[in-house]
Amino acid sequence: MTLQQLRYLLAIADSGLNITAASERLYTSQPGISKQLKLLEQELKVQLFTRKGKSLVDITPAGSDVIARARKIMLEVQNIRSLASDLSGEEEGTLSIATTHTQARYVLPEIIKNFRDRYPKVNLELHQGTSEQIAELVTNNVVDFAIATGSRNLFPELVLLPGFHWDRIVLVPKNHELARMDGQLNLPMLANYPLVTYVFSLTGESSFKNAFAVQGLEPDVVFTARDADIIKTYVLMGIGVGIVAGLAYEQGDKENFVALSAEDLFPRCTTWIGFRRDSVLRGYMVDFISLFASYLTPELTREAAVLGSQGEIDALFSDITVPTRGGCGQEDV
Amino acid sequence: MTLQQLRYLLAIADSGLNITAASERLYTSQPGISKQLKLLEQELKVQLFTRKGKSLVDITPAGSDVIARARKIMLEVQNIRSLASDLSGEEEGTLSIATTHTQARYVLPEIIKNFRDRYPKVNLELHQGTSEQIAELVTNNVVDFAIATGSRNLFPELVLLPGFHWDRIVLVPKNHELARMDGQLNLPMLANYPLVTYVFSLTGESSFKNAFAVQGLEPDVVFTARDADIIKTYVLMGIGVGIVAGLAYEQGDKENFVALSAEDLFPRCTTWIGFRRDSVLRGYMVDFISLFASYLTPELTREAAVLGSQGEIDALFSDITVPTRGGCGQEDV
DNA sequence: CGCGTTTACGTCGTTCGTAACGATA
DNA sequence: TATCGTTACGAACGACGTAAACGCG
Repeated sequence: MTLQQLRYLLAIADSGLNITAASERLYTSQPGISKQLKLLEQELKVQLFTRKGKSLVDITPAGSDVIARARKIMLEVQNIRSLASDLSGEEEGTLSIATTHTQARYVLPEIIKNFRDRYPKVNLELHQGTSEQIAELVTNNVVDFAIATGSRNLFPELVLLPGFHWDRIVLVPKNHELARMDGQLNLPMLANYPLVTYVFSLTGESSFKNAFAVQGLEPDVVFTARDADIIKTYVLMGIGVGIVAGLAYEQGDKENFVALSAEDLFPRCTTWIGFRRDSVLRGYMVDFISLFASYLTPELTREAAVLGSQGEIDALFSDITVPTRGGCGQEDV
Repeated sequence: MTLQQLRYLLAIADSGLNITAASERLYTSQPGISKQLKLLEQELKVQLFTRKGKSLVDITPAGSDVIARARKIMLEVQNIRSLASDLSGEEEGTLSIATTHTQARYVLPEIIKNFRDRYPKVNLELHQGTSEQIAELVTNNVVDFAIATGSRNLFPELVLLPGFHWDRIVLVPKNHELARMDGQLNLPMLANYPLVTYVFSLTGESSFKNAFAVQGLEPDVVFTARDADIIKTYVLMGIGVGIVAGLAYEQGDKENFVALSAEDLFPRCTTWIGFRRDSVLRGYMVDFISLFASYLTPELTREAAVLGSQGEIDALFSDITVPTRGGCGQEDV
């Protein structure tokens, strides 16, 4: 058994049991992989794949077990490489982040700019997707960090650190009647207007609709989109009243919109950053986290990383004030 | 990085940082190990050991981290080998057990006889030691099973399955006055005699002395030994009254001793069998467990093995009757 | 001077890539 | 016939073992 053989094995499994594809992914020859797989099966005296003719058509039970353990092994190999590279003072490597549109568009740009200045040799990868896609990327170990909001239950085996809180805002065109409104906005008023807001994720749905439901209201959602830019576009067209993350309100929006605080109408949201509990955090990774939320010092992050359960981590943060970002755009850049 | 290199690394660490010793342990040449270590350090760009001249004198922090992860890797490699060998129907391998004297002497012989009949090609290793030594053997992964009594807290990361309960007995020579006693034995009576019993382990001490302490008594322990045979010898010499495991009472003892039940005097003990949660159980291993305690069927064992915490395992056994062995020697062979 | 490690070197085995072949749809 | 996997073969690399040199106590 060789690390190579396990690497090849995983590549085959991750390439849809196509050995040629695996060879291309690994920049090596196809017969080499074929042969190593055969050698591995020979040594273990177990068929790892079922064959139809010469093609691999399925993974045997033994195969899936071996593959699962091979993954664990390769993860530890990666960890050894990471920590060694870190301890030898190298400031290069890859930082892979999976995140949602809002974070990628309104939060991360400045953070990433600072990070690149500090670590010019670190290769940055940014994957944008839904919560479910992020969960998949992070469990498959293709990204180092997940940055998302809500739906913590999608990420059971991650260490989740709260980054900051934020509230929703209500966006209307300047000539809208709500723009001239005096006094406090409330949910019954909002329920009278057609609304434009985010696509409900499987888990996030509750917090928005529930806010109306507890007051016996049914919101009239006429349009949903994945990102605030599209919502703004349609709000500007007069389709409806926009409800977006306060983070999404930018300087230039003042010309077209009036933003009304909705922090009393909907529960406050938390953007957190998560990473696999069993992975080594390189120096630049904890630094990234502190750039992401300055109160998350390297010490605090490493302290949380060694804790066993999310419960303990939450307890660690229970007596720490998590900052709030955004709002009606006054303080957010 | 190679599995070989990691294997060599662990051998060095386990040989007191003596490369020559490591080479002998692995039946290979010493320069080979030297070279691979150098290559590994070169690839990781980290010193894994501190050197004094040419000798290795200590493990660097980086080294201990790498070693820890290498152990995890080699463990998974072993697991892959085990399950593959098992699935390919091989009934050979090694079964390594660490246990105490009482189990090794009075319980295991018959079990092992049956096991050897069933699996003649499996190599059996039996390590005898104190609870602390057993704990060390099992955490260092040199044995597959630990079979012991009490002191469960010494084995936090093991899956512990209750095998059977047993009680202590009081052993006196035939001509002793207690042998002619009518009625029930009690602790105040025992406290009047010099006692001979087991060496108190760090954790087991409480259950024996506490039984006296709660009645405000102080036992007069004149002699302690690791095994019942020695206790019997001294009891026969008239040194004192013996208190041993019921398991230790054999047919031949009837000629010399009178055994009095002590099951109402001391708390009942449980002998359990434990194995590392993260290790693969080969077919012959679960069969051994069912030989050890017939009610521990392969299904039950495998069910317990996948549970996350000892609490869940204990819950699994809460509604199962664990058998009792020994007693005053009537039913024990 | 013994013990342990490193260096040097020759041999052997293994891996890898190219090319040709085979099977399957 | 196109796609994918296996076989065959030669070249290159790497691992291993022996022998000798080096450093340290």
